[in-house]
Amino acid sequence: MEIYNTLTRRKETFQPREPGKVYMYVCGPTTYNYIHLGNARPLVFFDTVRRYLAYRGYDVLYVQNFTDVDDKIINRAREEGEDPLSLARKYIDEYFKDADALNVRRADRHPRVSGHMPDIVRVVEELVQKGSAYEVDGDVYFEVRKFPGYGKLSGRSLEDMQAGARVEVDTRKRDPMDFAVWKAAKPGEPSWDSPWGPGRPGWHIECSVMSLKYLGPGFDIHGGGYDLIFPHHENEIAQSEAATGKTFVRYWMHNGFITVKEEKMSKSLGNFFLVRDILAKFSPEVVRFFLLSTHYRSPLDFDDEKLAAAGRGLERIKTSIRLLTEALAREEEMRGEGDGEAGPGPAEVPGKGKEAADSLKAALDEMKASFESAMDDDFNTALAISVIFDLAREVNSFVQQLGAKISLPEKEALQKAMALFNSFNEVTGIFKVDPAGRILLEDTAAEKSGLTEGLLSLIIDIRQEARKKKDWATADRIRDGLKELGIILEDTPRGVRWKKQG
RNA sequence: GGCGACAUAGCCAAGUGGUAAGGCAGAGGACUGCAAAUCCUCCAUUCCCCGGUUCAAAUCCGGGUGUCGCCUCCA
Repeated sequence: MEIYNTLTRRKETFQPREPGKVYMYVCGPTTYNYIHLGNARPLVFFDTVRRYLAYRGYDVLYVQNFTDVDDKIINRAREEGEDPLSLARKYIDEYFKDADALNVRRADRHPRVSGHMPDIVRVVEELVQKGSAYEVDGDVYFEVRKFPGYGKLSGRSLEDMQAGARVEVDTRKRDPMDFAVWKAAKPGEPSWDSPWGPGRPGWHIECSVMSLKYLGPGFDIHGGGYDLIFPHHENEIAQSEAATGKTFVRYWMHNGFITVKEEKMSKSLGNFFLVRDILAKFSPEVVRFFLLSTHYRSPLDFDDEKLAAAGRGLERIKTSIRLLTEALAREEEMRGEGDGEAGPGPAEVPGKGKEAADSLKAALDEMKASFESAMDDDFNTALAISVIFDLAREVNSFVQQLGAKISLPEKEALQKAMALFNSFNEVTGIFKVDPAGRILLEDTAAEKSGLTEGLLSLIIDIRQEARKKKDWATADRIRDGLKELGIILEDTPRGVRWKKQG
């Protein structure tokens, strides 16, 4: 398995610190607002990484933090006249609503800055003791000149950065690039006691402290968006390695941006779209599918039309799963009849369709291998998804040539195909699943029962009677009318199928 | 100014030396009362431009053009 490591700028063979185990940390949001699509990309992508590692048999310990103490939160809280910590807590709750909708599994741990003050103070003290950081008026700064490797992740030198620095220089700092690991509290700000007086952690230090605490030095994967490479992750490395004297992280992974009209989607540009607003227009499956349909390191341009096109593609996959489910259900029914009334069961026509079934099974094995090799190559989800389309085509073809009776080899092939859909889905997480890991399409569960189902089957019966009488006007009127209401009817040789529109 | 990424059909997008995956849209055919769904076929002699290396390049090298990003809070 190969992973592109930002630190070395090339793909490397993945070798975890401990055989069979993966320790990973992904930077979570600063919780002062609902998350936008740009936040959702790393969320969904790294969730997929984690799923794939688990699929590959690794025991994964996954940590994602919440930065709940921060300038932006304090400012926002001030604007709204609310307590900063309770504001942060509120957006953490909202975060989980969006993440759950996108089928993002909970991390093993979701540590918060506010719950780790003693740990943070301890590390800052250590940095000061070791001479890597110094105190000025209650602030503590990390001294970048003391860390020889500074700039190794982002590929820049201190000299380069100073040339173009457009930050106002704080003259109390020994070097303009020195950054705060602890900030003295200003009046009215939330603060915690420390040897340097009341204050709070600087940005960056929380991730070092919490990742080291739960994963230990030299953990395997640290992920986040490209814009975190500098300064956030660069500074994390400096602090962590200065404090521990050990390599901080083995593989650094960074996802590309979501853009809008080719421009980065960001809070400061104001061109962001909240996940919940998008979910009001598109299903979470489509959003997740869309996010995974481009390689994670490439930029991904967002607009409604592109999401809609992704939705049409996903519909193809859903149709295939429906066709498969139907065929399997038909076989089940048939078997029930066979047992009861000595009708022909599948076992009585064992040779039928064997050739097609065998060839499907062989194709399934190949597709499984292709899917895995795509994911092994730096998590190429775009390629992996193309394999899902191949699977859909093979399945559709096979289901279409099935006769009225389904033989044993055919049944096995169908089951094997369904198992493959399920296992691809276990990795991509596009569809929600039942406790047994089977894919749930929206219309296979709740929607197909109760009143709606009853009404529709009544209407469909009436339409079938009209069709029998060749009363096409009535039949078409019903079909067109239902379409207006978002219900699609499909007449098939084995009866009528309905589904909700896209 | 420094550093970096990207440029593949109408659109989205994979492919990093061996002769252009996949999806959306579109065209034709099969099936259908008509549709829908599905299947089959077609849809880039060519991968931003110009040079070079090579038996062979979308893929490597040099130059150019364009777009984007980081260097400041940001996923």
